[in-house]
Parts: sequence; structure tokens; C-alpha cells
Amino acid sequence: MRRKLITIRDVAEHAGVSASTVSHVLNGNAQHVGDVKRKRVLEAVELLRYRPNAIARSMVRQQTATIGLVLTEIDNPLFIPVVAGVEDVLRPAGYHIVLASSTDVESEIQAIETLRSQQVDGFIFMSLSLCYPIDHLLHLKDEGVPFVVINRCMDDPHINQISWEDYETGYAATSHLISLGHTRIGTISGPIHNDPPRRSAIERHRGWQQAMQDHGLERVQEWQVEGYYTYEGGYQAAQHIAAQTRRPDALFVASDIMAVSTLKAMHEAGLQVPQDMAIVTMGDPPFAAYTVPGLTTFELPVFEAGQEAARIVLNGLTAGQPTTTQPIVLSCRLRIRESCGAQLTPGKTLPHLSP
Amino acid sequence: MRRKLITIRDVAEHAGVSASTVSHVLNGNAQHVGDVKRKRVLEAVELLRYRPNAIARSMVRQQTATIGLVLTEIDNPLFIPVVAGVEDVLRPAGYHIVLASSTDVESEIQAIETLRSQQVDGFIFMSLSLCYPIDHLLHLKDEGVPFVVINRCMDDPHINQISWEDYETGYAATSHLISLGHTRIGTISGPIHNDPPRRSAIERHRGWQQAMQDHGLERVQEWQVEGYYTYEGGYQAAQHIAAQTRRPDALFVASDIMAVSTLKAMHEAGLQVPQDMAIVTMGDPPFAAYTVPGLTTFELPVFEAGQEAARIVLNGLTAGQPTTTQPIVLSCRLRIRESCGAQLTPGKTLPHLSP
DNA sequence: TTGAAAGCGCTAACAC
DNA sequence: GTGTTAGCGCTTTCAA
Repeated sequence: MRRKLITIRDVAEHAGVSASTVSHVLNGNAQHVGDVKRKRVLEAVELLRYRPNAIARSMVRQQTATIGLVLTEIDNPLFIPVVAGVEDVLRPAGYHIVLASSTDVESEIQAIETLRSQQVDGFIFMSLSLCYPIDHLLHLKDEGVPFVVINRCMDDPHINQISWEDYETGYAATSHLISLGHTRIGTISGPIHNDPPRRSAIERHRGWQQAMQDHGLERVQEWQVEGYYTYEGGYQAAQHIAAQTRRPDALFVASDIMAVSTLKAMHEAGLQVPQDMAIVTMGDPPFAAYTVPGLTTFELPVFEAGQEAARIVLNGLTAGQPTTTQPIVLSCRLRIRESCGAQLTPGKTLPHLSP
Repeated sequence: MRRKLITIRDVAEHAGVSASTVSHVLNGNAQHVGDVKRKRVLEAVELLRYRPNAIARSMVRQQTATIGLVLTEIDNPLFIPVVAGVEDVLRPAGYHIVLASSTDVESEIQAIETLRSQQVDGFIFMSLSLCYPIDHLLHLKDEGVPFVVINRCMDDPHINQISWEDYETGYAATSHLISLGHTRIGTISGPIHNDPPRRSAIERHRGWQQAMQDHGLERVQEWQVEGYYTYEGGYQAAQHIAAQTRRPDALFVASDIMAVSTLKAMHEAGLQVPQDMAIVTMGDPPFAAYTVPGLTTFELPVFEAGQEAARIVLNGLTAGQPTTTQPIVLSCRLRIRESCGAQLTPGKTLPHLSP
């Protein structure tokens, strides 16, 4: 039972003016209001602790200054910096986040429905690069609602999307190992054979493949194991690799999460990282510097992705129509720590080829 | 530029009935509507893909079915399961989350202001047990807005609050080490001397103290180091402890984050965990099972805290007035892994004293 | 059983 | 400059 609200009319009455005058003062059209009355209005606002009702404003303005944020896997740590980035640009612009988490296409569609009935002005979708069907997104586009999709498989060039250089980074990571003198290089990948598949997993793996090929190195089938982007998956994949008689001496592990458990598996198998097994990975969460050994990894600019996403949606909003921007692909920076060790054969560094 | 909305009047027109009839049908008062017209309405709704405008409904109902979630430190991984828990009970109830992150009291007050102007029906505050001033929260209470506070220092018994058994778990963790035969037990604590201080850090530390005292063990000053709940803080604290000539042989580390970097520091100091240094900690994030060695830790029921919080707010809403429930204190379950090793002197287990 | 009418709190033409 | 008016899309008496 909410107490009686203080309305604009209460303020008007108190200040001895009309409601529209109060509205003018409060909405910056103050130049059209005389000094005396403006002052009186402001005083009344203060006195009554008046707080404009954003709902009512939304009704007449036909916009809510609210963005729907749909998170497909709320338990992924990556989404924290995304939210932070989104907030970072939305808040100064006076926009708010309405959150909805979904688990699959069905609940995503559901989330869109309810958020739309909430009249959100735009959407940001953050998934883990799952290649879901996108009909409902296209439908959104048809209706003129601006939205952007982060880290998701989207072939349609008319959809605003933000992702990371997965292929390039897979390539660069592998090249890094090669430049250190490694030639027997395996990889623990994300879920590439799942349905729906993960774009990022496929791309990162492709980067590894191409780098190996470009440097004339053998891609041993047994050295390519899926770790499904999970701790347990990475753990088992690493065990599988460690158990082989003919082992790789370096590993491109496609995510930090899997790299952590790879470290454990190697330790348990009696293999030293980086001496027996060099490891390079991707992500750079806060703990990456504090594993034993510290993880050499490529930092994913996740916060920036959130910022960009918010900016694009905001643009679409002010443009008066959904703008389609070039897909944005953010690059990842290499953070060298300990898991790759030193160069194996000093002086014999290979030049990094471009993918 | 949002396309023209389909309104209830469009539906009414299409069905050849009045808007209020449509409203009745859509709001469950369908028993008062004849079968024929109800069917016609439903068809029109389907045909026009009509989606009721929640904003307009909120206006007249004077409630938004929306809960404001204020996160004080968005970069803390703990808040993920909290959000998940909150969503878990809010969604089935037809409620939504509006998110706001704040960094300090100022921005928290700001967040409350804007969320209130958004007419959220209630609030959930999730902080890291900071002992902030609470005037603005009391003010909220005065105004009859239901809210609950998770993991925060609140002496006021009239405020709904949820926290974990910090003291008890600190005690239990230390007792666990003692029961394993350890007597030289140090601790790496959260920020207990900060301003504002952290309730959880103080309580956990107090638990350690009391357990040590109850078992007649010496609390060595040099073995109590603050790690500030951060990776780096834990790292330095552990280094400090490892460097001492007279060292403890076991550590209660107050958070998993600090435990991870403690592991690293010990490794670098040439000390083996658990042989040279047993470690018990609190939190149990996903990675706790995959460190080397795996962390023996007390699991914080964070998801449950989110659920409870949502339930309490929902109750306050349906009760028609903010209900004050007993402070809820959730207990933490011990997950034994490897960082405490086996019993030092089998057979000599101490009984766990209750705090 | 149905519909007309009166708003919810606000903004934005448009008068004055 | 300032106030009057007409809604935004919906729910909810209250009459019919």
C-alpha cells in the first residue's frame, strides 16, 4: 500500500501556479518561465520532496528511458563486466536497465515479450555466442526496436552485433606458442560440436588450426579435445591429453575457466607448467594472475563491449530509427604471465603471421 | 520512433466490444463476460498481436510489478547467484528487476531516488556487508516501501535483512582445523579496520578468535593479517605470514578469493598446502574445486539469499504493508576438499564446540 | 453481461 | 510567460 503520491498538481498548488508551469520548470523549458514563479516552484518541489513519476512521463512521452538487458546465461562471470559497461554509459544518459535472464530461445522470446510490454526502448542481448535461431530478433528489427547482440552467432549483417576477435586471438595465441619455440601444440576447445554450436568456440579453434597450418605444424587429432568452456570439461580434456604417451608440449586452452582446471590436471599428472606443458588461454578474469603458475592469456574487453552496446542502442534511439552499424569486433590484448614460461630456443622466434 | 502501438481500443473495435470488456477478459474477470464476446476478444488479441501496455496498467493500478535491485559492488562475483535467486522467485510471480549499481552511499541514495521515480514496488539491496549509514533506508521504511538488505551491517531489528553465519562459520572453520590436530592457526581476514568496516569480515574474524580461545590456543598477533577480500590483499598477507620464522601450520582464510592467492604465495614460498600449511576458507565459488590443491571451504548459500530476499519483498507487497521479518541468517555447509589434508594425529579429533 | 465515464500523473500544443 | 486542455493506454466503478 503505497502512500499517497505527491503529484505535480500538489506542487503547482503549493507554488500558486499551474501544473504546466511546474512541468516547464522541471523539464528545462525554464527559459519560458519567469524568475519569480520558477523560484516558487523549485521551493515547493523541495518542500514537498516531490519526485516526478517516471511512469506517467513515459506514458505521454511514449518512451521509458529504459533498456532491456537479456542475459542468456546469468551464471557466466563474463556478464558482470558487461553489465558494468552498459550501466557506465546508460546511467549518464538517464537510462535504466531492466534485467531479464533467459536460458534458451523459448525463455528469451518470453523475456522479449514481457520487456516489450514494459515498453523498454531498446534491447541488449548478451549470450555466450550461441547460434540460436534469430527469427524473434528479426521481428524486433521489423518493429523498429533498436537492439544489439553481444557475443553471438549472427550472420545477418543488418543486426547490430559486438563480438571479440575469436579467430584472430586463437591464431595469435597459437602463434605466441610457436614464437616461443613450441611445435607440438594441442588445444582444448569450447563446445564446437554442440547444438546449438558456439561461434566463439568454433572461431577460436579455427584460429588454432590456421596458425598451425600456416607454420607447417602437424595438427594431431588426439591433441584437440573439447572442454565445453567448463571447469570440469577442461579438467577431463586435460587429463585425456596428459595421459597420452606422445604428448604435446604446449596447449592453447580456449578459455581461462578451462585453463584453471587444466593446471590442476597437469599437476596431478605430474607435469609441470610451463616446463612440460606451456599454456596460453583467453579471457583474463581477475584470478588469472593468481593461479599457479599465473596464466598467460588474452584479455577479453568485456566492459568495453557493454559500453559499445549501450552506445549503439542509444544512438538508434536518438536517431529516431534503428541504425545498423558495422559489426564491432573488439581485439584482445596479450597478457604475458608465467604459464608459457620463457622462450625454448632463444633467438629462434618466428615472426607472427597475420591470420 | 516507436511504431504505433496496438491498444486495447484497437482490440475492442476489432472484436466489436468495448474496451472495458477486453480489459475484463484479459484480467481474469472473464466470468462476467459472455462466451461469445470473450472468444471474439481473444481472437482479436491473437490477430492483432496485442500486448497490453504494462506502463499504462501501472499508472492506474499504482504499482509496477517491478523490484529495484541495488548492487553496491557490481564487480563482486557473489552477486551473480544473488541475481539468479532473485529472478528465480520474482519471475514466476510476474515481477521484474530493475537494476542499479552503486558505489557508495551517495550513489546508492541516487539509485533509490531514480528507482522510486520509476515507481518500483520494492527494493533489494545487496552489498558486501559494508556498514554504511542507513538513514536513507529508514526513510524508505517510513514511506512504507518494502525492502530487504542482503549481507549488510544493520543493527536495526526493524529492517529486513539476510546474511550468512559469518561468526559461526569462522568458528566452525577454525574448529575444523583444530579437530584435524592443528594448534598453530593463523588467519587472513577481510577488511576489518576499514571505514566503513565490513560486518562479515569482523564476524568471521571474531569466530576465529573465539574458537582459538575456547580451545585454549594462542592467538599470535603476527598470524592475523588483513587481506581485504581481494586477490592481491590475500597474496600479500600470505607472503607476510610465509616469511615468518615462527609460522602457523594452518590458516583460516576468510574468503575464497584470498585463498586462491594464498595458495600462490605459499607455493612461491616453497611451502606445501596442506602439508606445511592447511587452509580452510569460505565462499565456494565454482573454481574452488579446481585450484591446486582443491579448497576446503564453507559454501555460502548466495542463491538462497536472493530467493529469500525476493520472497520477503513479495510478502511485504501482498501484505499491503511492509512486514518486518526476523533477520534471516543462512548457514554455510562445509565442503571438504584437499587444502586441509588429512588429520595430523588420527584418533585425536577434538569435538566441535559450539560457538 | 456489457459499456460509458472517470481518472492514474504527466506533457505538449495551443490559447490567452 | 502562463494556464487550459486534451490526451498517453489502461482499469474500474457504476449504470444500464
